[in-house]
Parts: sequence; structure tokens; C-alpha cells
Amino acid sequence: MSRLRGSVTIDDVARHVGVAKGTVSRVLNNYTDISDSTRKRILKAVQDLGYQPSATARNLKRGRQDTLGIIIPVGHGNGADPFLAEFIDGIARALDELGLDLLVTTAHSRDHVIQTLKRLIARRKVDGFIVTRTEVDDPRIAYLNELNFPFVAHGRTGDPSGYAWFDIDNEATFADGVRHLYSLGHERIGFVGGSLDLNFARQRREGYRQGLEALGVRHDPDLETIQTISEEGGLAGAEALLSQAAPPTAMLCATDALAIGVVQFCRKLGLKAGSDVTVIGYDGLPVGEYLDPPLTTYSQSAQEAGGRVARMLIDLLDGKEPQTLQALAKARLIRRASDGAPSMTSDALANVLRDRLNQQPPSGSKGE
Amino acid sequence: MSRLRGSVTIDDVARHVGVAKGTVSRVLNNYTDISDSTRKRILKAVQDLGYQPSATARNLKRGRQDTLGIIIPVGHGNGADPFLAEFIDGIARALDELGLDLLVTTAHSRDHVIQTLKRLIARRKVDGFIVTRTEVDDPRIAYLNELNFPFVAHGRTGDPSGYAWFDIDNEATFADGVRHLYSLGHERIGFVGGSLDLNFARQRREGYRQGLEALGVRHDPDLETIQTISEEGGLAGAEALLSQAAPPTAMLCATDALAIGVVQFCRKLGLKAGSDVTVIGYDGLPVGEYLDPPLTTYSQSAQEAGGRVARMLIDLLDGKEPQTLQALAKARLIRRASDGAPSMTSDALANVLRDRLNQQPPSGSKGE
DNA sequence: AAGTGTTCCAAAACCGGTTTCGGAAGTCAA
DNA sequence: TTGACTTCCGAAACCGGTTTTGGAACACTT
Repeated sequence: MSRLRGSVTIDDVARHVGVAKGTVSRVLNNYTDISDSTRKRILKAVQDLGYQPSATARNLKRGRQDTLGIIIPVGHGNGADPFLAEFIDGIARALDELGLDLLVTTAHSRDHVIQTLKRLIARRKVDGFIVTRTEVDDPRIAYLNELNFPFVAHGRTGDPSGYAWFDIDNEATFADGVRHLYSLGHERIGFVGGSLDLNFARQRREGYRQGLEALGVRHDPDLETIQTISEEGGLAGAEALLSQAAPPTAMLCATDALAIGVVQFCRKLGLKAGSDVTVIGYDGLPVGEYLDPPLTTYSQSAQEAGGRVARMLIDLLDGKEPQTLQALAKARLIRRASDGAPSMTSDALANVLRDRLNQQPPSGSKGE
Repeated sequence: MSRLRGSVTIDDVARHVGVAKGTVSRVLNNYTDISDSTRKRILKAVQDLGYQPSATARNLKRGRQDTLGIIIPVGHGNGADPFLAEFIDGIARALDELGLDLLVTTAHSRDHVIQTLKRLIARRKVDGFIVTRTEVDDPRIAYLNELNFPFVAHGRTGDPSGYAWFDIDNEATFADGVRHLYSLGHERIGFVGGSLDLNFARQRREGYRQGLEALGVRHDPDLETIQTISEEGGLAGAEALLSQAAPPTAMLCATDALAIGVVQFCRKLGLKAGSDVTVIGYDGLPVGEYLDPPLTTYSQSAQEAGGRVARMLIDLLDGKEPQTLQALAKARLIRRASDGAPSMTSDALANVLRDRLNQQPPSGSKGE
């Protein structure tokens, strides 16, 4: 009969038992107005025939898809983010328990993201979205809010009211970073930050400043630098901070990518991170473990975050108010080997650097 | 009227124009039996009302979902694979052009994979699957073949006939690796492989052997070791090969994870990869760039592979025969800095190693 | 015996599209 | 003028579920 491979429909079950298909449906949806004997006969038939309802047909009537969407932004060709891979893993695990699924799409520009959002919503392919890498002024969030379409953000925007989000307490974490460095004995603590368009970058700088203030250390603007978030940015940032008359003995970096660049710059100058100078990153990237020395960094569990965000979205779809779905978590310090007590004062460091910066070869030639 | 936010249905459009909804549908599906004037009026109304057909309703009738599925296997808690992140990116890009979407699920055990497969098929949520990390005897492929459900594998199984796949020519690539090492001057070339349950691991060892044979170099079983694919496996593999009387001066590794372990073991012994000993990996992991020295490796573009596999699956759904959809690609050698001409003979190396292996401290303490 | 509830389920409407069927109107040749 | 074809489109069936409606059968009052 049915030309689709083995697909058993509700009609097949109904016919097999000799009842109306509505009755089968009611049994499967736990209505109470079915006699025990009929219920049993139907359940047996469902078993025997291996019937599973078609998600499509059910969704058409119900108006739900049992599918959540995530749109991952990807740069031009430059691979995907390992954080996102784990994040998605966390989401998928959480959804699996509830029989929901995750639709993953990538978008390569700001316009493309909105366009994809629009398509997925109009075509009704998903019930809600998970938005990652929020910006201070995020067009996706504006769009979804306007449509009143359910979503949860991983990370906040400039105005974090009125929608559901889960975020790391960047301020507290970076203030903690400053405290940690200070307790190691560092007094000149630098900060290598990222573009202030990104909300988290702004918050991390704020946390750095708050940390200093809490300790009563004067905030020196020369110890702060803003770079693009990349290894190159880290190189530039380290150069900017270290070539000063009174360089920092420790550098707190907004991301691991920046920290990796900083460590590289230090190595080029023959400085060893962890003893000559201290570097701390943020992200807990696996790459950090293989660095020389292994990078000390703050980390949140991406998988945990994914699960958390997914559960929040489900709550939202169940009717909870977005305002009640806002949560902060703190990142954990993973001490590896790029931090330690200062081996020399800022002045001594400046002396060492003065010579080396001059004789520094133009490029990273390895020598024999 | 409609209680769903702004959702315009085909009926709205039909009413607005004053035609039957079937007519609207025919216009949108490019039927030819519609007069130009009617077509224009309808298209205008579609524009004006911002109508987009509901994927759900369309799928119900069509029996297609315009959605492909991928199930990523994840170990217990130990993060996701960066390769897969890029692979998914490649798939998503290819699908985006055609308006298809990708459903991503994770599974944490063999049974769970089959179970998820079953659910997704029975519920008719996807039209086809992409299967990654194939095993020599892969239950997923057996299951899908049995059901005659469309899928494309990334990687082959022991019996690669009868289904669509895309794979790297592991044999050719590893034979090429041997040739490369030989041309650098290495004569004792080792191989650190992975569990032979994994099909690619088997093929890579085969390629290694073929490479030797093609050069007329005698195959020495002592130069081959099989380890679990991980950094630890690499450490163990390096120890096994290097502690012999006639150690290899170069080691070809089945994956980057193994190669990373090998490099680490060498470093612990004070050997520098790229000069004292040569190490080549496979995977092109970004991590490799940050290694000291940066790892020379073979790589396929994960993104490209994803796109390729996605397009194959689409062809399959369009009715192409699976047998015509089988393709091999060759990996590219990315020369970084862990390979080079041998700086000493196997004998000399053995001498150096003899001392160092004895005075080797039990654990990886860094010293000052 | 008639009226009033329950209990249980069949039948039909509905979700929003696609596709089939058939017929009205117009065109053209005979 | 009539018959045969086209052209174009309305009406209805259909996909496979869920939900509403309504009524048969039975038990229980009064």
C-alpha cells in the first residue's frame, strides 16, 4: 500500500485494531477517556507494527517542530570554533533526553544571519533559537525580539533586559584574575583586550579595572591595549605593552587567542612565560595545553553551557517568562604553567627588554 | 485570524488575489499552465504579504523534509572533534545554497547511534544521513543499507561496495609520506598507527607498507607499532620505536594526535623534532601550528570534504545510483617544521638515546 | 418510564500545503 | 456553425496526524 519504505501510519494501526484513528491518537497522547481494554489493544498493535508517528504530520497540526535552531557565524574559510563544537555537543545531549533535535546552520555575514533566521522562522522549521557570540548591539536579538520569537542568548548584549540569556560573569572573572596576579606578587598588571564592539570584551576590561580598584591599585591606561582578537592581535598587544619604560610583569588577556600571541612575542624576545613574565588567557582552548609553556587560562565548560542554554530555551517554550531566565556563571582558573611569581621587577624587565627589542630580527626566523 | 505571529498562509494569498489556493501553489512551483497576468498578480501578492510556504505542510504532502541528518559520536565528556566542526561547516555551506538544512545529533554509544538513527527515520525528520568515522564493520551502514535509507559515508568500511562514500586515498597518501621521507634521506622509517578496527588506520598502515615496497626498502615489523589514537598513544608508540637497538630516524604517524604524543616524547628526551628526528602527522589539526616545532602533517580540507559529501547525498536523493557516487581524494602535505633530513644515522641516534632513556625522570617534571 | 449523567469512541474538521481532475472559455480548422 | 484542441484555473482529494463534536450505550435517579 504505502510506497514509503515500511512507514506505518496511524491509519494502519487503527484498521488493524478496528477503531477510528482519532482513538489511536488519543491513546498515544494519554487522553483519559479510553477504556482500559481498548487502550491495551491499541498499544499492543502499536508495538507489533512498530508504529512511530510522523513528526511532520504532527507538527502541522500542533504548530510545533520539536526542533531548535542555532546559526553559527563563520568567517571566510577560517575554520570553525572548537568552543562551538563542544557547545553544540552540550545542546544535543540536553535535547536528546526530550526527543528534540537541533538544526545547525552557518552564516558568513551579518546579513546572511538575519536572512537565515528569517527563512527558518517563515518556513517554521524551528521553535526557537540559540544565539551565540552576542554583540553589544546585536541585530539578531533585535530581530527576534521584534518578532517575539523565542530564543536564548549565550552572552548578553548592551541592554540585557527583556530576553533570556546565560553568560559568564566576565567582570567577576577578570577581577578575580587581577586578584590572583596580585597575590602572586605582581604589581604592574597589564590587560590585552579585544574590540569593544564585542560585549564580552568590554565586560572583561571592566572586570580588569574593577579588580585593580578593589585592590587599591592605581589604574594606568598605558597598561591597557585593545587589539583584534587573534594571535596577531596578541603579538601587537604584547609589543605595545612591553616596549614601554615601565612594562607590566603580568598580562591578563581577554581570550586565549590573544594570549597565544602574547606568549609568542615573549618567546621571540627570549622571555619565558611563567617565570620571566606571566600570561593568562581566557577560553580554556585545548590548544593551550600544547603551548610551551602550557597556557594558564580561565575556562567555562562549553558543553555545560550548551546544556544549560538548551534547557533554558525549553523552559521558555513551555511558557516561562524570559526575565526569569537569566543566569550568570563564573569561569574557573585552570592553572597550567604560564603564570607565576614575578622573577624581576618592572624596571629590571625594562632593562632586559631594551636591548632585545633593538636587536630583534624583523621576522621569526628560527636559526639553526 | 491566524493566531501564529504573522504567519501568512497560502489561503491568505489566494484570497487576496481572488484565485484558488491551488493556483498559487502552481505559480510558486513553476507550473507552466498559468497565464502571465495571473502569475504576475500572484507573485506580487506573495511579495507584498511576505508569504513563505510552511516547510511542514509542504513536507507532509511531498514526503520530503529538505533536511539532512548527521550523528556525531562523542566520547564520555571528552569534548568534540575540531575536524567535525569544520566538516559541519562545509556541509552547512553546501546545503545553504539549496535551501536545505542540517539536523545535528550526538550519540554517546554504539547502541545510542542506532537508536537515534531509528527515531529520526521513523519520525521522518530527515531525508538522508551523513555518516562519519566509519568503522571496518560499521553497524550504522549495515542498518541504513538494510532499510535502504539514503546516506553517504565519509570514509569507507571493509566492504566499500554498494553505497556512496567519499574518502581520502589513505594508501596513496601514506605511500607518498614514505617516499617523501626517503627522499629526505631517511632509511629507517617508522610507523605509529591506530587500532585496526578503524578502517582508515588499517589503510594507512597498508599505504606505509606499500610505500616501502615501492622503494624496495625491506619492511621491518619492529618499525611498526599500533597504539590507541591519542597523545598517550603517541608517547607509548615513540617509546616502543625509539628504545630499540636500531631506532627509526623518522616516524610517520596515522594521526596528528599520535604525532603530538611522539613529539612530546622526543622533547622529553631532549630530541628536537625536525632535526634530530623527523615526525609527520595526519589531519592538519590547527593545534599542530602551535606545537614546538610546528607539526608537518597531511591534511584534507574538512570543510571541502563536508561540502563534497553533502552534494553527493543530494545527488543520491535525486536518484543517482550509489555505485556512481564513490570518490577518493588525496591529502596534501603541509610542511611545517617537524620534518627534515636526518642529522644522524640510526646508530648514532641509538647511542644518544641509550643514555637519555636511562636517566629519564619518571614523570614530565619541568625543572627550572 | 422518562429524564439525567457518564463512559467511550466514531466521524469529521482541521493544519497548510501539493497535485489531480475536470470543465469553462477561447482558438482554429472544416 | 460545429467539433476538436488548447489554455487556464477552480474544486476537491490528499498527506498523516490532532482535536472537536456528537451520539450510542449504559447506569442511575426520580
